[in-house]
Amino acid sequence: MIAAKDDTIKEEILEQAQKLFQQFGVKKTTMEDIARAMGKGKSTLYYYFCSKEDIFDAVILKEMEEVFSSVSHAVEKAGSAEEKLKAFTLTKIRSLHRKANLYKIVSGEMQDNMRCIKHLHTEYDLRETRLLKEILEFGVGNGEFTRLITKELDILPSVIVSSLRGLERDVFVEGKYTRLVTRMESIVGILIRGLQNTTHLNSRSIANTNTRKQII
Amino acid sequence: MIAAKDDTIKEEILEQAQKLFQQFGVKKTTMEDIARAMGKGKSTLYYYFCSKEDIFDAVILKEMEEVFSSVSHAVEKAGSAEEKLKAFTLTKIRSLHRKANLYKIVSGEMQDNMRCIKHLHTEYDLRETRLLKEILEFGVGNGEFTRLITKELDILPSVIVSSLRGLERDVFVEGKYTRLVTRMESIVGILIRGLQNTTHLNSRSIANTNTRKQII
DNA sequence: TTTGGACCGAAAAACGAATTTGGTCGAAAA
DNA sequence: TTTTCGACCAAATTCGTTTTTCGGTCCAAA
Repeated sequence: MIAAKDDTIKEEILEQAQKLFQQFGVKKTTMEDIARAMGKGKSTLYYYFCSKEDIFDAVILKEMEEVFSSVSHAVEKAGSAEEKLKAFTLTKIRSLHRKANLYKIVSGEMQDNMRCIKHLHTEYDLRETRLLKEILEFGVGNGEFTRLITKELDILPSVIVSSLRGLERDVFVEGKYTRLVTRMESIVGILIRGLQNTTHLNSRSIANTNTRKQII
Repeated sequence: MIAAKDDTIKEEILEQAQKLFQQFGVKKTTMEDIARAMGKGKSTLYYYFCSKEDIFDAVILKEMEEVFSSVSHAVEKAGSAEEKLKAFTLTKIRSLHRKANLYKIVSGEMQDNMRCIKHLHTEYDLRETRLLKEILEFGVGNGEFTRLITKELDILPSVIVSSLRGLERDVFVEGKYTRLVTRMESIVGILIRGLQNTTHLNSRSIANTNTRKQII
């Protein structure tokens, strides 16, 4: 019960801090701003949190919690694994997009840092996308890949490029390069299975497994 | 012939600039540094390039060219579309990794910017990875997804999370949120096809297409 | 056609003073 | 005991000013 009241005030603090962070950015909001926003003294904040970074972390954690719980909820609601997977990705994107709108000052500052190489980056992405498209076209013409992707051939290459960039990021922010090769092989394996021509796939997989009776 | 000599010197300039950028970072290397490095006067640089940003762009472009050409070369050498796709991803990762080592001062500075939320980020990734693993396990137990991924169930979820982050990034750096939903659906569609239980897949795809004769 | 030295203006570094801000402490209020 | 607050401190930040640096230009010389 005692802890309950504590938590109420803690949440109040986080709420106010969140609002201020969104409005003015993290750096520009002072502890006094937060304290003033809830009509309390500054040092009161330190009764509930031990540092500003603590508050910041808690706010971010709360935001993440909201994203995750909405994703989690959407996944639970979905019936099939396929729908779960779709729910997972789409819900997260939507949720993130909403957050990005709230923190548009912050995301604006983030863009400023990247601005210098953006034009080169997008140009490179274009080349890469073209190459990837050629590979996919080659695969389709080859009979290796399914013709089902033909209509997606304008969108799929750039999507794959974006996805791979997520993996490439791991090379830089973490030292997990050694694992990355196997990680890469793992996802590319699934990707290829997804692209493969079903008939082509079957002729192999039927030979390796005994599921023929289910097929016919 | 005249242009040839021009290009030689231009390349020499880029080479020296590249070295200095790697060693000291872009901001810390001055035009005089570059000029001194090749025993010429500063204004000579402006005979060949019209600004420092021009040189910077050219160096980056050169680096990208190296990455792309090695990727492109590896793709060409590969025979099948599958091998091409694998060559594409792995070669790029290796190439980027090498570059990251050269520019470790630069990549070090980049990490400093992200450091503040890294610990929260990795924690969130963990939760997301777990949820994704549950989905995959559900799909396997369900019969929706192939049992082939059972042994990759420790690595695949985190890989998918990393990949999706690449797509999420597009929400922030570019305004292409509206497209993103269809983009997302596109890649998830392929992914699901790749995960699907072949027998399950066949019973549907055979019904929709008339490729039965090829199967048998 | 190239190169280098002198030069310019804007941007950035240097720097010390003034102010702000994160954080602490003990007393007082509840 | 639990919670709040004002006073206080040290470190960081800001500010205003001066100085230096650096990107870029110009012109003469090679």
